[in-house]
Amino acid sequence: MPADPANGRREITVSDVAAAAKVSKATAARALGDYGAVSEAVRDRVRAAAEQLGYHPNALAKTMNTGRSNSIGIVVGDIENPFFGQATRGAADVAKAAGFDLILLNSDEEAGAEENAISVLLAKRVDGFLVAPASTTVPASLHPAVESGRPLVLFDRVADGLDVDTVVADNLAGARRLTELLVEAGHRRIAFISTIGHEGDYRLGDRLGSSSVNDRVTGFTAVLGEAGVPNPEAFVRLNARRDGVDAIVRSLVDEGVTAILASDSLVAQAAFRTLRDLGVAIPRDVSLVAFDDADWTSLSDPAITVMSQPIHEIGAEAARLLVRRIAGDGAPTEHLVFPQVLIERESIAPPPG
Amino acid sequence: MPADPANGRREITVSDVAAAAKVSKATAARALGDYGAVSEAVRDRVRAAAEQLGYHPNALAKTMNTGRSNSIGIVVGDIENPFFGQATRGAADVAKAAGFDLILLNSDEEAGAEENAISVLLAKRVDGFLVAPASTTVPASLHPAVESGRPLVLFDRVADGLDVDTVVADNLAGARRLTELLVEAGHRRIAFISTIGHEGDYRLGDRLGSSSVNDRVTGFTAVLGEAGVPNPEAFVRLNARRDGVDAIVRSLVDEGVTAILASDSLVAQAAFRTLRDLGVAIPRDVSLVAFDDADWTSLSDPAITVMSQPIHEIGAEAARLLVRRIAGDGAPTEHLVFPQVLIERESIAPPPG
DNA sequence: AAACGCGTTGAGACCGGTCTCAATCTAGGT
DNA sequence: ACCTAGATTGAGACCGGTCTCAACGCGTTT
Repeated sequence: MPADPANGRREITVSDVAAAAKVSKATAARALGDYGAVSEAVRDRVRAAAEQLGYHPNALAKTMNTGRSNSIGIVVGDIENPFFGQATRGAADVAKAAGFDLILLNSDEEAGAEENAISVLLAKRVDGFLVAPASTTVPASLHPAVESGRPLVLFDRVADGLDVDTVVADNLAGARRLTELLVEAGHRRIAFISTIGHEGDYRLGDRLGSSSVNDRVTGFTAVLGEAGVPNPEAFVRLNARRDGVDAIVRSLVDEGVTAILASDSLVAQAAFRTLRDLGVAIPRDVSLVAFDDADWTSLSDPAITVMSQPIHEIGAEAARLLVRRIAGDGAPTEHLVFPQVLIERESIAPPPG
Repeated sequence: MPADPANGRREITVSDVAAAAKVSKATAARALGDYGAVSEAVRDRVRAAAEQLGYHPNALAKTMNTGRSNSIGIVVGDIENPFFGQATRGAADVAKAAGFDLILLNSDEEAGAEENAISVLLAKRVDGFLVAPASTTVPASLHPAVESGRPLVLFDRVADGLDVDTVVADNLAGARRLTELLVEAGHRRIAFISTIGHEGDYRLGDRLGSSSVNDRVTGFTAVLGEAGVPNPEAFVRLNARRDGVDAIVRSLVDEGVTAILASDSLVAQAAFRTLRDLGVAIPRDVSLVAFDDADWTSLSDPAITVMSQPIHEIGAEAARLLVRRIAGDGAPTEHLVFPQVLIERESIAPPPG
């Protein structure tokens, strides 16, 4: 006896209800599924029987012949990361309102896991995909998704060579503004730190795995260059996950860097701790700015100046777009870019000396 | 043509592969599904055909006759809340390792939404449920889940009158310890703040909607009572969501309260901000302690003394238990209680004056 | 050489719904 | 009273897998 959750009981099916209501299976299904034409009397009788038997429709069987599962798959780097928590919530609310549920998978920013996630979602026949792609430059793991013909919307980062909708923040402008602030305060030796992985030293023009970080680095080096700082690329420190933010910050301090731009709030947090442990005062000795208005940034001493992103809205808008595509909107691919907003606090000061 | 994602292409099925490999559908299914007996030659031939055609198994069809969906439903209050983010991640990792995926639903701590979520999960035929119940005292929304016969594991809170596994932290002991610390520092006028809803003033013995908060309040009032503080229940402030933490803290300060115990890190955060805005110094004027080692609590000035819970582990253990139940473990119901650990920082001082 | 056993294979039922199509019923038109 | 359009209803195919069961091929036993 399949479809049996290990315990004795069998699930009640349309046939059971039909028998109880003394109508055909087809009629019962119509009454229950609210489609086709059924007389009011019969419909009530069937509904009553269903209620009485404790009938719960099997959405899977429905999916089998409608081809729609009413679920969308969402692949995030790590749901524990507040950024993804917020984006997921935004997406979940929109999805729910449109009658969809979320199947959540973590990629740990790793292509293999991402491909795996896509494959699982494909097998579960989700109606669409919401993905924060692990790699902008090598989006091979996403191919099965686009080939499936089911809509895919990327959020937080774009992917090269994929004609799909994207929803991101304006990281280039945000990075420029943040760097300008530092430069205007008089800084010349400013470092950019990100956990993104990269082979060898960063050189101008290198494409990074995350389009967001890529844009941030681009904005950062551009402003530095315009300010006449030679070799701005030398101040870009990647691979912070592998090398450790702590170690990077320590060497930065040794090298006499006077300001740090953290690519995300987690990096900023680690940097903040290290500077504090080192007895380096923010902003007197070193200025610190970051992306994302994480809660701690307004509570710490000093409070951190940040570039805030409408994270919740990015997730929600991505879901809105996806839902529209699922509904059959064949409009040209969209690339939404949300503005970031600067929140000035107390972590910037002129360089010491 | 059903099962078609709106675009032209039809999905490749076992039958297609069978035809291409010139074997029966049954044999192809065996080769692909890795069950039954198939000669090596045929298996390779079928696999090659599948590969060539781009066959992707339909997990739903499989679920239909095995009765197992390999997905588990998780219902949290709000995935945006770091607590649930962490617990969900813990659960996701365990689930993934066991071959399950997560269907995520937010309940917003509201019974109606919770019931709805359960119903969706029931329809999707999840193999089991992971729920942080919105209400301890009125767990009616969970009944359909237990009646379905599919295993249900509660985490973070228990539910009255439900014989199901639960995984929670030792909130009673944690609250006692935190309160003792305050009492030992000399405080007598200590307030407890929680967002939990409650009709009218709190009276000793009242059951609160969340078992966690209930235990915390119980521990809190008990220690206060043992310290000889009259009417400890008068210091319990609930409904902070409705009334606003800010307003509550202001009136508390007016009333001359010298210490605050925040039931969670979100409340603590709001209280911290209000005290700062009021110019009330922590801990000189008012001491502040809270549950959960949220990241900001170690970064703020002063850093907050907290009672830390193994959140990640709570989620993971709940998932482990659930997976075991799904596998058919019929052992008696388990009620796991994780110890909380105190992290002493700088937010406690003797009361002023 | 007949009988037996085991590994393979194919045919077709089944899971629980949806949907097509034909049969039946009803009411309105003349 | 007779015909017909429209509303209801039932029978059965179908979605894409799994699984039972019978049939088949072939080496080994006696």
